[in-house]
Amino acid sequence: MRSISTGSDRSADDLTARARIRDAAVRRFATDGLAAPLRTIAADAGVSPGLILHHFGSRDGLREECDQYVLDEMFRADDELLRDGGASTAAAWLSGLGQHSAMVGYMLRLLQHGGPVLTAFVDRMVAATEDYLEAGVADGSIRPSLAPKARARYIVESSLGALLLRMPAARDRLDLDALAGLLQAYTEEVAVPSLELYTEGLLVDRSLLEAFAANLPGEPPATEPKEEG
Amino acid sequence: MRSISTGSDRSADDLTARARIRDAAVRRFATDGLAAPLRTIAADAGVSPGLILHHFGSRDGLREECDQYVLDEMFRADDELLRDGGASTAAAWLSGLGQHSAMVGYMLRLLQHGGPVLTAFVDRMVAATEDYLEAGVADGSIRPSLAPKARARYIVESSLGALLLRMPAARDRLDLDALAGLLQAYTEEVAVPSLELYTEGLLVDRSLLEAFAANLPGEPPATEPKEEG
DNA sequence: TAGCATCCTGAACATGCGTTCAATCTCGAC
DNA sequence: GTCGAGATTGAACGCATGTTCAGGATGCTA
Repeated sequence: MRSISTGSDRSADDLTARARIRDAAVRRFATDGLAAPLRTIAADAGVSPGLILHHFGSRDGLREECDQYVLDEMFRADDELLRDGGASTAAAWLSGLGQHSAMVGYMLRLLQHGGPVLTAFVDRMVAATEDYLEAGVADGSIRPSLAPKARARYIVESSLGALLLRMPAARDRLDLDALAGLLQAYTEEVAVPSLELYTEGLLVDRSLLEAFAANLPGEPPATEPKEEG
Repeated sequence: MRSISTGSDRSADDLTARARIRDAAVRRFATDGLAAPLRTIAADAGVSPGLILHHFGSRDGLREECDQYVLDEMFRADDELLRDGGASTAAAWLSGLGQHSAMVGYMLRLLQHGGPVLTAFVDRMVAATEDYLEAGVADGSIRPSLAPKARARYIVESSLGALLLRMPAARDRLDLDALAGLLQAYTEEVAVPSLELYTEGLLVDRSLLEAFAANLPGEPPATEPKEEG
């Protein structure tokens, strides 16, 4: 029984202490960073520090539970991402989760902290974007690429990285109530330059691209984009 | 007497203890992260922990000195960046500083740590890139933009952010000896997809861009942003 | 040589952390 | 009602950290 999708029926007493600790941890890790003390989380959840260890074994155990929980929720929203397209809408997708600001903030913390969990998340987004781009190429809405996999990865890492770099002042403390507005403002600011870049490009001359493309090893791209002259 | 540009005559005894501490701190902060203990730095520099406080007042004092020192060196290399162009060569520029791997690593740590120092650095790179793009537009090598400032910022933040996101496993410990190779490999991997994107774009149809561009406030581009209703 | 400012040491202190643990509470099973 | 297992507490421990401090070493000036 893990229906979290509603998110409104959590009166903080209906939840088990274990779930209350998990929720408080996600929120506190998001606001104060992944190094937030267990005592603070315990106070937020209204329990003693010892209870956290009783339920999760250790600090790392709590962190792993939070990682798993947040990533599960994020992957659930991943399907919607696929419909929108992974390119410049990565931030928009995050922004759409206004009611899950704590988990979005936690995800941002994960983004700047790095580690295997983040790598898995990025890889999954890359794979989804690659599928999306491949479908776009098939129906003619997206230009074919010499290196579809590398392109998908570059687009995802650019989008996520640019977003991450926009949270510099938010390092010490991240205001979750203001997060949705910040992301909204960011997507609006970035919409035109990113779409411009994705539509018109930047360089007039093709020589630089062709010079580098000549060095490519002769690997056939993806499924069957058999492009010849 | 602050000639550091050579960087080869540092036999660790020619330097004052203060400079030795600063160098050890930059290196240790780069490898172990900005939370590295003072005792470790003291051991690296071959001094006692108390001496660090004697010279720098506090841990924050040492951090500020390292920030200033590294940024000064980075800005000195900024001129060369201007000749190469700020677009996709941000990583290449970092990679070129192979002999300054400690400062590059420190810069990466700053990138993931955020804060006012990083904001100033990014702003400066944005301004330099904007100038570069403007010159390119003038001589016809770069396509004009509806929002030159926003485009410059987006390009810089995308490039730096994508680079930052590629150091996930290097979070716990950053191998400075392998850093130059990693950056080199990264630029090679990213060259084709980024040049492809910058040359050909991604989207076939212009309608999405035009829809968003229509919402732009009627401000004339660049030189004379005298926006009125 | 004497004096003195500066460099430098290393032990000690205060703090905050994750964690342990013995004791207490809660509550359903019998 | 009794019992017992799990939930929960809060004090205490051990450790690592930044910082302080009293004193020793060093080297320049007179």
